[in-house]
Amino acid sequence: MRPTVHDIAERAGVSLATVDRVLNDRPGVRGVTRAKVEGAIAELGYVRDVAAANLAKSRVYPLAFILPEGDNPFMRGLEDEVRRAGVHSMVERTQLSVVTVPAFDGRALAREIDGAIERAVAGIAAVAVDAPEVLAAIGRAREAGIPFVTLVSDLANSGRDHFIGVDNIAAGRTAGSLMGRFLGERPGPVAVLAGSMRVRDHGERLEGFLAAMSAMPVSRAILPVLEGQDDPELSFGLIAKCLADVPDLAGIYSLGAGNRGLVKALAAAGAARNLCVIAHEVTDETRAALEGGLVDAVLNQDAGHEVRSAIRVLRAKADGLPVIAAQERIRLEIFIKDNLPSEPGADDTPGAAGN
Amino acid sequence: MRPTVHDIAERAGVSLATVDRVLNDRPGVRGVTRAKVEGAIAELGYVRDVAAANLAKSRVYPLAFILPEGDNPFMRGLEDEVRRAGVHSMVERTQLSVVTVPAFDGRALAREIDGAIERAVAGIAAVAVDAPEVLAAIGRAREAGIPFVTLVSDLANSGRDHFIGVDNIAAGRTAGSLMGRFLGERPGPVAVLAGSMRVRDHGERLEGFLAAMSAMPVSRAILPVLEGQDDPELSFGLIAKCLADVPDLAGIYSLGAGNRGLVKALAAAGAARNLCVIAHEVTDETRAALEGGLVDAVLNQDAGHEVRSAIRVLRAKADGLPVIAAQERIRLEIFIKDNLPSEPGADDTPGAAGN
DNA sequence: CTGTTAGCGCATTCAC
DNA sequence: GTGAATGCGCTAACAG
Repeated sequence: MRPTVHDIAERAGVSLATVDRVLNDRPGVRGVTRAKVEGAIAELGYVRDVAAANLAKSRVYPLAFILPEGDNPFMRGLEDEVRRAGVHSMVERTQLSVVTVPAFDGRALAREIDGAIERAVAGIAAVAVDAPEVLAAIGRAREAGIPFVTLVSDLANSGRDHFIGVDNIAAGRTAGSLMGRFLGERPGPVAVLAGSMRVRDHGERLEGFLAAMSAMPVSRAILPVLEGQDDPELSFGLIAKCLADVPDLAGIYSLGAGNRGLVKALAAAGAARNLCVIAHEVTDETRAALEGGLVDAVLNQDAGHEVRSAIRVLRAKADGLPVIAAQERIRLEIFIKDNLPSEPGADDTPGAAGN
Repeated sequence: MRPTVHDIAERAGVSLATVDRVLNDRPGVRGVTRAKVEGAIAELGYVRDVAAANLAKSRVYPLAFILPEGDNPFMRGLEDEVRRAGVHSMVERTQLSVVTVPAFDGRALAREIDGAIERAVAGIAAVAVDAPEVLAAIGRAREAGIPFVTLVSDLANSGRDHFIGVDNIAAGRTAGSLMGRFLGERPGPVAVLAGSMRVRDHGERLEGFLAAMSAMPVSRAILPVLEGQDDPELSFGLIAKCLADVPDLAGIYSLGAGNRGLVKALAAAGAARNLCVIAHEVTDETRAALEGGLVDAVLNQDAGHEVRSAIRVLRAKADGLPVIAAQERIRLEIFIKDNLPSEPGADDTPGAAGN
């Protein structure tokens, strides 16, 4: 049997309450007493039973997720994952709420952050927009002692506690590397479809992509970036025009969320245009395109992992516990037709302890 | 506040004990009473607090992991992950033990399985070897009511409760697909290095690989499979000879654990031989080879995920709970130089619930 | 068949 | 400063 607070109390010759004070380093313990208790803790190799502790606390942690609204499938997937996590969340004494705000709207995001602060949540996770209002709001959250994590798109200089998402520069490099290898000696320029260069993650992906492409043995022209605002119509138009204008186009890298328009344009062009296409995020559209051969590879960040990581990090911060960085790193997944997981399907489900 | 057993008891007009009996469907409850309780449970939308339940049970689950011994880096990594999980295991009231047996030795494995049965463990996870003794031993475990999962390599007809590992046919297909695309029009045959065709996973990978290669637009010769018994020396010799004998060799698929020998041979051959090389499992060697450009892609199954999944499944079976299949699916990861995670690094850490 | 009682390991009043 | 008592949500004897 592993040691409990009782064992410590006995061994140190004090009461439970005192042991508890030392464990949670609360005031009201003499130095000598504290030392005795700490000695006992060390000798017995005590580790707190988190489950029991939480049970006793019966504290509940309301966490707020703020996501961009609209039909961006990845974001909707993230939202689904939050709700899914919500089902199991009571087990972990967390209470998840999701609010959506207009995409790319710094002011709206800031407003929601303030709203969450108002509601005295125990933590906030948000997809950051690069705007001064957001920086200020995050600052207010921090002043209020509310842990804040950025999700998917970071805002490093905001003082957020943690960023949960992939290394987007590496993601771009990976895309460039795969594109280069898949194309081989085949000639022709490559097009890049982005949402908006005003979002960090898109900019970083582009940066990595360009670096990897230029490091390839075969040098290749990269056409000016097409900004589709992650809008299906707009993206469709841009890609369709590009396909028409550039007959020898060899490949397309879609680094944003404009995949519905992209796929539509590709389908319209037909199989005659044998392009190498790489996109981001596994969604219904990209999955179908991958299976249908319209897209060659999809880079993905697992929304489920991200949500659960956000919850863990937020709870850890709320409890003043350390975050195991290695454990919270979100991997960049590569999918091709052959390793695509069959269903939407969830993933690990640590709750208390974890996969 | 979410409903508790007390609420159910009150609502159904019965005592806690009766509620508990219904919840854990134990005998000794009249049909009518049971119905009343179940009604209350449904109306209240009750969900059991697993943490509290485990606390009350204070039952401990000794789980046995049986792994092949030797210097197979992947297996040693698996072992590390079990030990790592062991640290957090007390939290989950599981007690992990690892024993190693000679690789490919069915009799030894069977003996250890019997040993675990003897020790009355609550569950067994083992890397299956395809031998009649093993089948029989698994049968005895099942008769003893001990849950059994196969790890990494399956034995579907054994009656094991669950298989935890990747779809190896899909893995082979993925390798073939990548190999085909990376090589493009480039001529030359491809070699395959396996451990032994007597192991299921190796056989399945080969099958998938051949299928994918033959589906490629460019048809390409596949040399007879080299069986290196996952032994560094032997593998080195086979690959070195192959490199010498086949001057126009275009690629190598290493589907087993003979990567140390493979890499050594590749290094010896020098950069002059510009081959496309695809291997399995991220280990120190394959990681270095990937970074050094000797290997182009590495397919991986996350040992940490597998171990945690095994623990979850075994515990669920031990408690007679259902297993959420989708959640326990192990993904096949693709790594190239650009998306290789920086460090060994763990992963999710569900304990109770999950990443 | 059903109810009472006593913990599991910990946190938290409220006295001393 | 320190200790005793109570309860979190659930399970498990042991009585009826």
